[in-house]
Amino acid sequence: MVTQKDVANLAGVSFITVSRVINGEPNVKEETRKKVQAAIDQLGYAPSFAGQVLNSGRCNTIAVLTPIPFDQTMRTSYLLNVLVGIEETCRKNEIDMILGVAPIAGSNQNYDYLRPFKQKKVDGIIYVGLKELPEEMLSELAKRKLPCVVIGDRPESSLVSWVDTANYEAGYNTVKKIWEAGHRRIGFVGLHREIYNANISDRERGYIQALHDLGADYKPEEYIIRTEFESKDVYKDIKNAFTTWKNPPTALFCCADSLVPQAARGINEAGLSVPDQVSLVGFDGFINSSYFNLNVATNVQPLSKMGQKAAEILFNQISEATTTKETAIFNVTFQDGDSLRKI
Amino acid sequence: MVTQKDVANLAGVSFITVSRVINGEPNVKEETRKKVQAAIDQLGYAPSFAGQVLNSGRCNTIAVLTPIPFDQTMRTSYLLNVLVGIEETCRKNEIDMILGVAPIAGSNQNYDYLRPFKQKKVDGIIYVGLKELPEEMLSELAKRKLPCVVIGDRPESSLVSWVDTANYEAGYNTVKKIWEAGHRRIGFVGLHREIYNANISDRERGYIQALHDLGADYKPEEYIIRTEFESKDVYKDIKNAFTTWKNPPTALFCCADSLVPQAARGINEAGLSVPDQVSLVGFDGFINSSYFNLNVATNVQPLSKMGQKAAEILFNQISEATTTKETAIFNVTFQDGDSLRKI
DNA sequence: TTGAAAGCGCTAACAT
DNA sequence: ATGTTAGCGCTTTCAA
Repeated sequence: MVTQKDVANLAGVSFITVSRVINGEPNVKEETRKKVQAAIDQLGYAPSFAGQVLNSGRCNTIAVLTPIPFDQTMRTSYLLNVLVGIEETCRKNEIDMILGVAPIAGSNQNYDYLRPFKQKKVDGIIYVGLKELPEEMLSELAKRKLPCVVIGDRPESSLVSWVDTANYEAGYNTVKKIWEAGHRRIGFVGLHREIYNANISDRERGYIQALHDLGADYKPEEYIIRTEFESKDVYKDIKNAFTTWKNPPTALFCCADSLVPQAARGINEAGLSVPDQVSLVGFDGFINSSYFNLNVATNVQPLSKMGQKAAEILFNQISEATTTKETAIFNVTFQDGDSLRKI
Repeated sequence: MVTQKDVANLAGVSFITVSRVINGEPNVKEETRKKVQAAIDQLGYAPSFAGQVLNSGRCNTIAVLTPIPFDQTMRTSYLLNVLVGIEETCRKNEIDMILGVAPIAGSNQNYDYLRPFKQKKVDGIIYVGLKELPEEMLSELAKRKLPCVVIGDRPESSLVSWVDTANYEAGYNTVKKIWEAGHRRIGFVGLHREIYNANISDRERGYIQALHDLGADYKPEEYIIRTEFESKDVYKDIKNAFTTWKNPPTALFCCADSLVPQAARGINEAGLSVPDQVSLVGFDGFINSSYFNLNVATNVQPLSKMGQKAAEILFNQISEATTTKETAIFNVTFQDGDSLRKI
C-alpha cells in the first residue's frame, strides 16, 4: 500500500512533511505543500487507518448495535429510519458505522458481541433499543469508558445517553384526538407485561390518564388488550376481546403500527367493520409506507432526526472524551387517516 | 486501555509470551499459558485492533455498500434479507461489517464513499446492487487489490465476483406456471429501458421465450407495460394499458413484488377485479411479509443464503489474497398464492 | 520454551 | 519551515 514514505520520496521531502500536509498544519511552505499534494494525488495516497488509530487512540468508527433481527419487517422499519439519520451524520463527519446484532437481554447467545469494544475497534456505540441494555454491555462500556447513546428504550445507567420520543404525551394526545373525532369508548392494544418496555407503558399511561381527564364513563383499564408484539396470532386476541366485551369500543388505539393490520383482522372476524364500526389508530408512522390497504391514522416519530441527534451526541462525547448522560426527547406528530372515522 | 504489557506484568512474563498465547502458538508451556490466560481474563484484555492491523495488514472488517437508500421499504427488504446472511457469516468469522451508502452511478454526490478503501479500513467489499458498480469504485478496487462481491446485478469486471439468482429461468418458469393455471394471455410489467438492469431484462427475456415455446397466439412483446420501479404512479400506467388493450391479459407477471399492489390498483381502476378477472404474479418474495391484503403468488429468492455465500466467497478471497471472479447463481422458488386464479 | 529487537504507518515533541 | 527521534500495540524474525 501507499504510505507517507512513498509520497515523501516522490515529492523529495521527509515523511513528516507529508504528515503535516495531510493534517493541514500551518508551518508548511506553500510551494512544498503543492509538491506534496501533487505526489499524494498521483499516488492516490490516503493515510492508513491503522497508523492513525495507533497514534490517536481514535478509530473514527462507531458501532450501531441492535437486538432487532434484520428480517422482521416492522421492527426493521424502525431501525432503518433511524439508520438514515445516523448514516447521514456519520458521512458528514467521516465516521464509519459498524452494524451489529446484539443478543436480546436474557438470551444466551454464545458469541462475543462486545469484541469490537474490547478491541477498541469503535469509539462509541448507538444502541437501537426496544429492549433493555444487557448488563454485561453496561459494565464493558464503563470499563472501556466508551460513550453510548440508546435510541428507543429508557436506559437506567447514568453513563448512557438517551434519545427518544415523548411517549406519555403522545399517548395522551392520541386519545384526545380520537375523543375529538367523537369517540366516547376507546380501547387500547398493549403488550403483555413480560414484553413491556418503558415506551409502551408510557403510551398506556397516557391513554389511561387522558380518558380520566376527559371524563370517560368507563374504566379505561378494562379496555386494554394485552398481546404479542410481532405475531401472526395477535388478531385472535383482538377477536376474542370484541366477542367478549358487552360494550365494545368504537375506536382502538394500537400501541404500535404492527398491530394495526392484526387488529383490523380480529375486528373483522368478530363481525365488525373497520373503520365504519371500529376506528383504528396506530403508533410509529411507517404503516402507511407498507402495502396495508387502509390509510392509517397514526403517530409519526421523527426517527431519522432521532438517529441524527443520537449520532451528534455520540460524536460530541467522543471528542470531549466524556460519558455523561444526555437526553433528547422528540415530539410525536399525530397524522390523521381514513382508519379514524368521525362520529 | 489494557495492553499485552499489562497482562505480561501481571503474569510475570514478557509481552511476547502473551502474544503467543493469544495466537494459540504451540511453543508455550502449559503452565505459562494458564498463568497468562488468567491474567487476560482478570484484566479483560483483548488484542488491540490497531496493533494487529498495523502488523498483519488485515483489519477483519468488510464494507457492505449499497446504492439503496435505507428508507425505501421494498428495496430495503431485499437489502435486509441479504444482510441477515452476511451478518451471520461475519459473526461466525469474527469479522465486522461497515454499512455504507454508495452513490447511484452517474449521480454526483460529493462525499468520498471510497475513503474506507483508500485508508485500508476494510479487507473487502460486498456491493448490494440493483445498479451497476461505479467506474471509480472499480478502479479503486483494482488499485488496492481489494476483493469484491456483487449481489444482485451482473458486474462486467473480471475481478469482481457475482452472487445472484437465475432470472431468465425464473421468468421462463413463472410464465409456464401461469400457463398451467389455464391462462392463455399473459402480460408483463417491466421497467423503462433507462432503469433496466440485467436481472429485469433477463426476467423479461424468459417471459417472451416461454410464451413463444408454449405457442401463445399473440406477440408477448405487445403485452409488456414499461413503468417505474418504486413510484406511487405506477398504477396509472397499468390502468392505461388495461383501458387501451382490446384483449386484455388474464394474468400479469410483475417483474418485482413492489409493482404488485400498484398493478392491483391500476386494474381495479380500469374496472376489473383482482384476482377474479386478472391474476397477478410477483417476483422477490417479501410482498407476503408486508401488509398487502392479498396473498401473492411470487418467486422467492434465497436472499439470506445469497448473502451468506457472498460473504464466504469474500472471506475466502481475503484469506487467499486473490481477486478472481467467482460466480454463484441460485435458483428461485415459485410460490403459489391467492393472486393467481386457476381458469 | 522464552525473550529481545525490529518494524508495520503514523504523529507529538523536540531539534535544527 | 523542515527534519529527527521516539513511541503507540502488535507480530515476525532472530537469539538464547
